[in-house]
Amino acid sequence: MRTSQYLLSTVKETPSDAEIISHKLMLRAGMIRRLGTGMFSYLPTGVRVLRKVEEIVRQEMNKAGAIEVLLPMVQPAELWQESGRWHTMDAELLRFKDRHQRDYVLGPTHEEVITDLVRREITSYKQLPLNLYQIQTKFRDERRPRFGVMRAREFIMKDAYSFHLSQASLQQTYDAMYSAYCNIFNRLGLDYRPVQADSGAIGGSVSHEFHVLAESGEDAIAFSDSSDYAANIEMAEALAPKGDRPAATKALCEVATPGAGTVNEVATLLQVSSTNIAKTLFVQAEADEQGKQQLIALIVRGDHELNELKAEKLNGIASPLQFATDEQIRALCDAGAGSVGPVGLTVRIIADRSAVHMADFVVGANKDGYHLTGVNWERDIPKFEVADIRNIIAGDPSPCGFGNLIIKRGIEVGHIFQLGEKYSKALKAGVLNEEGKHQIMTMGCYGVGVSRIVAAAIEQNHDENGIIWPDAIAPFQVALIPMNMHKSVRIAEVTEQLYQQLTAAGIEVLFDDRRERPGVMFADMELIGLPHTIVIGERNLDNQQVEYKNRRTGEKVMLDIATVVTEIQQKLAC
RNA sequence: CGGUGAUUGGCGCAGCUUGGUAGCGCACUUGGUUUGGGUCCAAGGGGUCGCAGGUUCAAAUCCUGCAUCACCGACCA
Repeated sequence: MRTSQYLLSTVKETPSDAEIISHKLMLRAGMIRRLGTGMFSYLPTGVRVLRKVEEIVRQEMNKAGAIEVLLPMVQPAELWQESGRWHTMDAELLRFKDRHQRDYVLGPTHEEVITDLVRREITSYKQLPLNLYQIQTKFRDERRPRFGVMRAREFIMKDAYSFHLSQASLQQTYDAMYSAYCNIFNRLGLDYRPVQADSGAIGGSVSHEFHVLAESGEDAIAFSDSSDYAANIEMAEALAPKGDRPAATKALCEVATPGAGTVNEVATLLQVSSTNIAKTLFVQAEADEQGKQQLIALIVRGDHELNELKAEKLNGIASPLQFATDEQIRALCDAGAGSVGPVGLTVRIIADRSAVHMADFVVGANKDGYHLTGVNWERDIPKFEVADIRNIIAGDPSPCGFGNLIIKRGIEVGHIFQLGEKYSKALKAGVLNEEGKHQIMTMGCYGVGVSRIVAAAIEQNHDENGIIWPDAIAPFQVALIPMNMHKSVRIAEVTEQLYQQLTAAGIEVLFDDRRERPGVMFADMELIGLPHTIVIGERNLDNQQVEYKNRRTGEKVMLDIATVVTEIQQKLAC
């Protein structure tokens, strides 16, 4: 490609609405332009990268035995009503009507459509297992789109769905997808980790996420410092502290704590550590037969945070988790949220494992402006349950039993689930088994955020001059930069000849044939991040040489013109 | 969804407080100059100041409403 015939679209100034580095660089490098909130047009350079990522994903999926299909993005409401998600997915689902006033959704994911397709096409166990995938645009009406294509409303995703007769067969495909994903992220040249995950709104049981490690990541991941344990913080179990709870030594005592509501304020005022204060949070219980909702008190240590996912999975707690309103809290405790505690409460109390290990601790007194000190379990709070309801913190012992946890940030670029029968049951997708009996299929699903990978790759590969693409996904592999081509016939001839030779060898070359000064060309090629640059200058031509420069290492070497093609081929191969 | 802020040539911004015929840098066009790291000079083109209404002799500027966009928040009592 010649720059004179290409749409380069680089800009010097960063548009003001970009927050993170990948968004800024994608705008500056002329990869994307914003159309509306969370919606982007891809310019030629952006498309080239996108297609490369897609192609790697496609190859690895095919290699793992998945088969490509293409499903509609616009989907009839009936399917979503059938699965139940017309109601449960709620705000993220973009709905609209056609000219006949029929309801439709813009596909945020395709479990419904694929299950519908498979229930019509597959009738016998002999056709299983089956793993179908597509690479396609999704639309999710995100609560808060941000970070450019990282969390866009419209985005490109590879989604695969597998169908099985047995758990063993599902596990086999799940394992195959797990290693296919590892292959994909290895080939992309990314620093990533598979981690245990919660299956969230999609449903199902076993699940792993694949995270690209980056400071700007929206997820926190817990790693063991001495094993390969890794889990999303949502998921990581907080173990009970070792040993017995210390004995009570102090009497219950009410103290005035005017103006102190938060844990930190109370800790400062009473000169105690936040680890010796218990926080009380109220959430809604599941409605009883009469449809009435009570509150449940959750107790965590002052320095810990409630883990909503863990809490909402407990029996009796409304899911999704809903916090009590200020009015409800006042009605129950006769105090504001900053002064509430478990002593004397009549509602169900669920305490975190670490919280029940405290003795002589501090809680709100259920009286505005007062706290209780010297509080002890059983003596002062006779009835309570124990559960793991907090987020782990750095330094906690690893649930695997080896070492302690460290926390890193990650960008979720892949997620695999064992769905079970959630969708196949709802849509009655079954086959005849070996005994000739109807049997519901069990399913897995496997997603890769294709457009998010592009942003994640930039987060991990850039410097002050711009993007540094891994070879596998660079929009072009080689930049050809001639010095004063428009003045020197010799330069023009050599560059033209190199361009022809490299292109003929199947190498993707961006030949900068603009009438620009060298600085402009260097800056543009570095900004868009081409991994290999060849500079053709008058002074080296006398020795039949050109200069090679590596974008990542900055390494510069002279190459004989005759060997340029083979040298570049060697660099691309390794 | 709640809070905060923004909206002025393609992009980044000033002008608004104190109303009086819209400006700067980048980009673009033309001519010249320069040519191994975003040259320099000159001359140009391009804006109903987000939309609608109001106040006024007069509105980018003041008032009201709406729209769009961004950031923060949506357990941490």
